[in-house]
Order: sequence, then C-alpha cells, then structure tokens
Amino acid sequence: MRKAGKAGKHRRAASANIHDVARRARVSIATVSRVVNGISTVDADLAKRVWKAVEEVGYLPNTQARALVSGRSRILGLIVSEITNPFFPELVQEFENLAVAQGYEVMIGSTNYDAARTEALIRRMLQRGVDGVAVMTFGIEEAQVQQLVAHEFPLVFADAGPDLPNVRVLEVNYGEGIREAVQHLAALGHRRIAFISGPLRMRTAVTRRDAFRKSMNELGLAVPQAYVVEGDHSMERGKISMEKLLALAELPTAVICSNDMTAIGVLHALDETAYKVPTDISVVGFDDIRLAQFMLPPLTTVRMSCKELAEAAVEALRAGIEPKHPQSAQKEWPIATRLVVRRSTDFPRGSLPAVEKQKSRAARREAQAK
Amino acid sequence: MRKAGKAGKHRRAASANIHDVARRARVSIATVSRVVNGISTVDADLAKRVWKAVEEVGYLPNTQARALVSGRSRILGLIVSEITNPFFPELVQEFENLAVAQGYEVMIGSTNYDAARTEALIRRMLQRGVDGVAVMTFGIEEAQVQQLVAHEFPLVFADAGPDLPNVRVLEVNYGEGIREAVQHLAALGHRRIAFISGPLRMRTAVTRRDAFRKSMNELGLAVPQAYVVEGDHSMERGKISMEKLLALAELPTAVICSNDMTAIGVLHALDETAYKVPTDISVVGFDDIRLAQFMLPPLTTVRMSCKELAEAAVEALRAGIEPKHPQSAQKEWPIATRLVVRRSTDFPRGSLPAVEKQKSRAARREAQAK
DNA sequence: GAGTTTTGGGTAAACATTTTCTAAAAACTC
DNA sequence: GAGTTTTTAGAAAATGTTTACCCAAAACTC
Repeated sequence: MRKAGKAGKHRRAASANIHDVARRARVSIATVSRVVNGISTVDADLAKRVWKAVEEVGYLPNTQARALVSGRSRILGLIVSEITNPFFPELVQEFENLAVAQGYEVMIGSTNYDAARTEALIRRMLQRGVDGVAVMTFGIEEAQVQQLVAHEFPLVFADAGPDLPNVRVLEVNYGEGIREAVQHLAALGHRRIAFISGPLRMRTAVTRRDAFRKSMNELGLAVPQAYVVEGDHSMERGKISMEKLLALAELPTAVICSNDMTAIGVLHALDETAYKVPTDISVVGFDDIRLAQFMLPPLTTVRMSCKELAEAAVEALRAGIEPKHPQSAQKEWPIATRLVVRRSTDFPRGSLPAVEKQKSRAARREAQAK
Repeated sequence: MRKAGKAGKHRRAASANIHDVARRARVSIATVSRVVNGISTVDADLAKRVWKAVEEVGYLPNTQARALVSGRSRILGLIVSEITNPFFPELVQEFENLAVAQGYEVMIGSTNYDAARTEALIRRMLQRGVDGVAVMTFGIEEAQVQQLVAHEFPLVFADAGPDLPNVRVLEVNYGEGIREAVQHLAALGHRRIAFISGPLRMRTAVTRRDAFRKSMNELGLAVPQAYVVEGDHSMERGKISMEKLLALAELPTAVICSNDMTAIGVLHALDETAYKVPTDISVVGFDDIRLAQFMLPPLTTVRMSCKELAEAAVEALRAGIEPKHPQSAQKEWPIATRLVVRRSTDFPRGSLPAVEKQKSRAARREAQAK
C-alpha cells in the first residue's frame, strides 16, 4: 500500500500524504486540499470520493507543511506564573478546551517568576511560530513585555498590559470581590483586618492590596502598617507571613490573602498555635481554586472564575488573529470577581454572647450544607 | 532592511530567514544551516561571520520548515489523566524542564478519563508530528493504546504498557511503599486497616490495591471485603468513600488511600464527624504532592517522586528517538516509592496508656519539626 | 448555434529548511 | 611537480502543504 519511491532513507515510515489521497481518489492534490479545507467550489461527488480516500489511507494533513505555507501555525501560546499553583492548571484546562474547540493547539509555559526562564520561553514560542500569546501571569516584567511586543502577533494580558494596537487586556475587577470580602468581615464585627499581599513587584499584587486599603477606608476602618504583609503567593510564604502577624502585640481578628495558596499557608500557621479558624481568626482567600472548599475549614474566598478568564482570553486572541472576528475592535475585556462565603470566616471572638454565637454558627453551617 | 520581493501578500511581517543571514554573511544558505546546527566541517572564520549575521538580523530558525524537511518535530507528547490533580502539574513541570534542556518542546494533554477526548488528543499529537509520547495516565484503555502503537514512534507508559519493540515502561514499585505504609501502621498497633482504591478499570488501581492486600497478608492481618472501597482518585469521591467506611459497624482505625487527593477527601469527611485525625483514625495518602505537607494535619503518604518519573520518562523517550542513545536497549525503567511519615498517622486510640501516648506523640512532633 | 460567462479542477509556484551531491581548492604523496 | 586525497562550501533536490493562475468544459444569452 505504501508509495513506491518513498522509504529510501532511514526515516520514520511516513503516514499517508496528500498525494496518496489524490492518487486514490483520482484527482489532483489541489482538489484534495480544497475538500479537506472545506472550500465549497468542489463538486459533491468528487468531494465524496476524496473523503472516502482520506478515510481509506488514514490521511492526516501535516500541520508543519500547512503552517509553513499558510504562515499560521494554529498554536496559541499560554504563559502562566507557576503551573504547580492549582489555580493555573484549572485555567490551562479551560483554555485548552476552548482553544482546541476552535482548532488551535496550545503551547504552555510557566515563568516561575524567573526572568531568564521567561525570556527563553518567549523565544521558544516565537520560534514555534505561535499565532498569539496569552500572558496570564498577572504581571510580567517590562523587558519581557518588550520582547513580546516587538513581534507583530496578537497578545492578551491578564490584568496589566501596555496600550498598543495588537494588545488586548483582561481587566479584572478586583475592587468588587475584595470590597465584598471586607464588607462581609466588617458585617460580622471585625475591625482589625490584616492583608497578606502578593509579591509587590507584580503590579497585580499592588492593585489587590490597594483595593483592600480602599475598601477599608470606605468603611472607616484603620489599616496599621504592620497589618499589611508582603507574601509571594506560595503556601510557604503564607505561613511565614501569618507568623509575622502572630508576633504583633495586637492581633488582627481576620486576615485576607491575595490568593488561596497563601490562605492555605495561613491555615497551616494557625494550626500550629492555639488559635482556631474561624473562632479566633477568620481567613479569606482569593481565586477560589477547587481545593478551597476542601480545606479545613472550607475557605471563604473571592472567586475569580477560571472559565471566564479562559473564555475571554481565547476570544480576545481570536479577535486579534482572525481577520473578521466580530469583537476585533474590543481592547478591554472585563472579568468579574465575587465573594464565596464558606466556613473560614465567622464573628470575632467576644463580639456576641456565646449562646448567640453558637446558634448563628450552626445556622450558617446548615445553610452551607445545602 | 527587509528583503525586497517579500511582503507581497497580506501576511505577517516574517522575521529574518536563512537567506537573509546567508546574504549578510556572504555565504550560501547551506553554510548557514551547517553553522547553526553545529556541523563542524565549517571554517572557523566563516562560522564566526555567520554567527555575527545571525545576531544582527535576529535569526530564529523556523521550526516548522525544519520539522518538515528533517521529519523530526522535536516535540514530545505528554498525556496525563487530569491536569487539575496537583500531582500532574508537578510532573509536567519536571518533564518540561528536562525536555526543554534537551531541545524538545512539550505538547501536553489530559484525558480526563474520557475515551473520546483521549482519541482526539492522540490524533492531535499525531498530526503535530510528535517524536514520541509519554503516557503518564497510569493506565489507559486498550483501544487507545492500539491507536498509539500503530504508529511507529517511541512510546513510554507509566506503569502498564504493552510489550512491543518501541514501547518502554516505567515500572513503579508500588509494593515497596505500600508495604512500608502497612508496616508503619501495624507497628503503631493498627489491626483494622482500610484501603480506598482508584477506579478499578485502571490497571494501576488494581495493582496498588493488590499490593495493599499482599502487605496485609504478610503481616497476618485480615482485610474484610468492606474495608476495600473503590474511589476514583478525586477529593469528592474520597470523601464519599470515607463516609461509606464510617457507616460500618466496626470502624477501621486507619485508612490508606490510593492517592493524596483521595486522602484529602477523607480528611474532609472526618472533619465533619467527631473523629479526629490521627487520634481516632490514621490516614495515609499516596503520591506526596506538595500540598500533602500543608494539609491539616500534614499527611503521612507514600512518595512517588515526580522528578524521578519525569527523568525516567524523558530519558526513555530519548532512548527511543535518538539513534545512538546509550540506554536504547533498556525496556524497563524502575521507579521507587517510599513512605514519608508526617502527622496524619498515630497509635490507634486505647492501644497505649494515655501518658505514654502523649509522650510519644510529642517526640514525633519534635522529630518532624526538624 | 455561436459567443459569452460561469464553474470546477489541474499545474506549478511558493514556504524555510536540511541534506545529498558535486566541484573547487587545498593539502599531501612520491 | 604531477597525481591523489582531503577539506570545504555551494547548487539543487526534497519535504507536504496552500493557493494564484490558467484553461477546458458546461451553462447561459441572444
């Protein structure tokens, strides 16, 4: 069945190519190409013959040859901070599903907050000829942005990107969710609320922290300097940050964290003390990773929907890549955030009579169970 | 600076190609190709001139053209079960680092235990012309194995693969780690030990369960039918499985889980009861994901090193791909497992006088802290 | 029914490389 | 110093597609 003159060199037994199909269907390769690409000017009978031949020889178009001649690889780059932070796999999953549904492949890379690594990653993406890149690191260094921007393909940034023609930005509305978190805690009676931020060299970390400060101000609550601790979005650092807070003379009664991994570290730090969550200290996370509801206690957190982010990212990229995409003019893509109340937040100790408290907690538990 | 006749059609501004470099260095494209690929038959002076030109025009070889003509894409496929299960991102990370260090790109896909999805994934990988595929799903359905095996490229299976010339298998020694876990529990005084398995249609799940049964037998401990519950490696199912065990008339004093996610579900189920971990029930996981040490309490678990797995997978693939790799004859690649004791296991209640127990636990905690 | 338009499919030129073949020049050999 | 071998670099073929261009035949038009 194999083509005669092929084989030759010691090379992988190539699978069927367009010529094999053409020969079998007794048409030219141009016709095969047209049929496979769904170009409608082909006679129905011929098309049927071609499809039959495609089936018979098990033809899969060679993407490399396709990319070479068409100038489009149908690969989307996806850059994340840390693939091992559970938020990102969830995002990757959604992104990939959507991209594949649109006929794209995804090339994933994580920066691990390392400049050299990021540069190499970008170079690899350029070399593989990606059609566009989504930078979902929530902040990236200027030098690397330049490296990316210099090439002409479409870019999507989560949360912070330069204002340039082929750049689209997913505008995450942090204010919303963080305000809800602060108000939720304040409503429970908390006055001393601390915040553990992300690494402040990331713009998003600053944005989230400022959103916290703003919401506190709105309610007339003070934020002492020592109540804002810099973390780095890792569990390890979350733990250390909480230990810093625990060393203060006047402890906060609640802690809001810049992401869920930090919150997990905080829970861990508190587990090593006599303080209980939420009885003694309430904890709020950010992201709502799937794990959040499996923490002990299940984590109250601000949800930033992966699905929503992924949908916006893929569409925004397509808007940049595909010549006549309906939303090609849209530069800013809004993303909502909102509080999800679980069991890591409660009244601060002593704010209500014990009986009352017991009752309310039970009631909330019940509500939660549904 | 741009080549004259180019531009033409409405196409992305192409970056410099081999002709640009050749013109600038006043050599032929063959020479440029040779220099860039490190073929040593080029005069040192010429090579220097070529590298200079490469720098100046910012030449990046086009991987698609390369792949097209050489028949090798330098892409490795990596198939995992669920990218959202934290074990896999850790594996992906290690795998990617190693692959990139060897000049390969990685194409990742997760099956989500879905046959249609898996088939589509394999098709995509074939079409992109991967040089080899590592199937790290710890069990895959026969039909899909056939689909993969039919093509001639190298394959690596974790834990269960067909015995074929171009297939290499990472043989995970489950017996080892699981025996350590059972012995650890037995040494603490546990006699009633339950096991929550993975989905039994996966061969690895059966293997792990059988390893558990065998280790129990060796110690003369009975394993009632009801003490072996089928899970599916998810937190949700882990929780449900534990609830099943809690409904039994005679409760086990310890539970070993087929992976860490299941163990997290178990911890969660127990948190909703009056039973404490490890005081009332000890829990052991499997995998040792990074999160395990951040659980409350930190999880005793059997470590299956991602790094070791990734190293073996990449090397085994290279052994299949690269003509003269030193280990090209090696078909089985052993992977060790071993118990990591943390704080989710302890003496069963009542097995020792309270004072004694208190003391030992404190001692262990201390040992742990280091 | 001859001229004109439409339809549909084939030919061949790209695309950016690697690699084989060839040939010139340089370095030996006796 | 003529013949032989080695070294080195260029010319050109090949890789599997898409697509612009062209031309034959069919379908209209009057």
